[in-house]
Amino acid sequence: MLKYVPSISDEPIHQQLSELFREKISSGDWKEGRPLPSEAELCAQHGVSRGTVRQALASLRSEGMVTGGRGKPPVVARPVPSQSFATFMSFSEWAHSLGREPGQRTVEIARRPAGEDLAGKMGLRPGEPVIQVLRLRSLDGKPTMVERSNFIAEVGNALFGFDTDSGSIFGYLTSRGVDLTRGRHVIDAVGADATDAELLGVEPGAALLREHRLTYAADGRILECSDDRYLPHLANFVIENTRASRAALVRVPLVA
Amino acid sequence: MLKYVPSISDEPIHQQLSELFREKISSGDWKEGRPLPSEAELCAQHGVSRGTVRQALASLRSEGMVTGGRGKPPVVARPVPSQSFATFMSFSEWAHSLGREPGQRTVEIARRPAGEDLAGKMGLRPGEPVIQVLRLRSLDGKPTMVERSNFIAEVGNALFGFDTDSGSIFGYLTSRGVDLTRGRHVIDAVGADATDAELLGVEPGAALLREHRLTYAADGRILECSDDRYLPHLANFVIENTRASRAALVRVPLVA
DNA sequence: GAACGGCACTTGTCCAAACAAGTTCACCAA
DNA sequence: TTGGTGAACTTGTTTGGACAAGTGCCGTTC
Repeated sequence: MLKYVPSISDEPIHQQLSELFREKISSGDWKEGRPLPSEAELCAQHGVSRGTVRQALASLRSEGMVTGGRGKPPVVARPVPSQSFATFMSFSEWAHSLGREPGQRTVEIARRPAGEDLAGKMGLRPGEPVIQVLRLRSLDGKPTMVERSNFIAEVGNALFGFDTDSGSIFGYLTSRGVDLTRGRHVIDAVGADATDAELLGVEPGAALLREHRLTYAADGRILECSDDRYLPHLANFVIENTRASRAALVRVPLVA
Repeated sequence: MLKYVPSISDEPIHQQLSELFREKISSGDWKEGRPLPSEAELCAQHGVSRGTVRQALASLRSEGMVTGGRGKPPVVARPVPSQSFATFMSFSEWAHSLGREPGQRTVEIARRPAGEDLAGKMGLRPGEPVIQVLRLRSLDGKPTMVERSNFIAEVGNALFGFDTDSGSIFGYLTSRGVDLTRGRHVIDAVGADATDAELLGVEPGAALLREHRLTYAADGRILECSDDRYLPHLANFVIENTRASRAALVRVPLVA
């Protein structure tokens, strides 16, 4: 009965519905393996046509949260691992979505000319200035990840007016109207260097899980390039894969 | 003009269309960044209604191959990284899809009672037998990955009649009618143990990229549990992420 | 030349209807 | 009791129509 008022939100109905359904599943209101209400019932409950309900369900289906076939009622597949853009891009958002407390200690923030390597990755000319931020991130006070971010000057300059110890850079930039729209994440493993080792409290050379990220604006420009190194016993990445749906994740080889 | 005959296939039209569109993109007929024909044109070309065309496009959209907005014509996004089930589940399939030559050397194949740890992961009673296979996998002759697979007895027994040095276990099992339908992959980092170090030719403790996999049958039973360790400079994992589409990949915390 | 307004076109959203194809279940007959 | 038949219901597919909202372009006006 909640959110049955003609919806203050101006989002399209099918989107509101799919969010509602997602909640019902993750809250356990609709249990895994159990069939969910028939399309006709959902139509009646929300006062919309069948097309709209199907549009909402299609969204869940494409994520694998719901399966079903002709004649058979749709059933909740599994509480699917899937994360929104913000949750996946921002350590703080991620922590909050888990009910954990994110923490950060800024080790360094600096403006430097980009080295050849970095410039190549970010599509800059060598020597163009970038803003580098080095932070130690924690979950519930426990050191978890070393974050090395490089921002292009236009974006990074705004950071000097921001207390990087206070929270999410992603959130701050978004609130300032920076339009981060796409991320490309490369996941591999790396041995801890001296800095990593000291910050995370491990031996130099210890295996760390690295997420190398490029963040793009809507127009395709690269805004950020980061190198996050996780303690592998504190966080890792999970993906599910079925014969029916292609996985967005890809395993790539590195040398020709 | 190909496949314009009323379609011998009994697949639904929207599915045929989305396959056709996928081909047009991967063949370069529709080029990256270029707008594709308007919905009205596509309707006329294929003699179907707009709803059907939109249904076909929605499929590409959900994979990120196509973007677009109100008023704007839909444009071909980047050739999206996405892999079929077989390519992601099988090292051999993966290598072939890249035009590389997969190799394997079987170090050990054995039947053992499952330890408490493994039994828990696979949903077996401790002591139930599992078939363990330890192989060194290579790309174009270069050692790349150490593969430790554990199969439940029912599936694994078939392997004693298979030359595990000859190629893909996944392919062999599929051809025997074993219905692998779902995989759950956990990605983290781990230091090389003595075996890894010797096989891959690195120092013990060197950082390796680990893919821990559970493979499920259609009925939900766990058929296989594997631990694959890659040289991080030879292979890694990539995922893309946009504000519009949720990522199937998830970053998970490990301790409460 | 630059700014503005309006028109044609395109996609997004929503509805209504009809049929096909599969599932479930009650009922009846052997 | 068992087996089969069929009706009722469910989801999948496809069509058609209508309106809203955004883009791009052309021509007018300043």
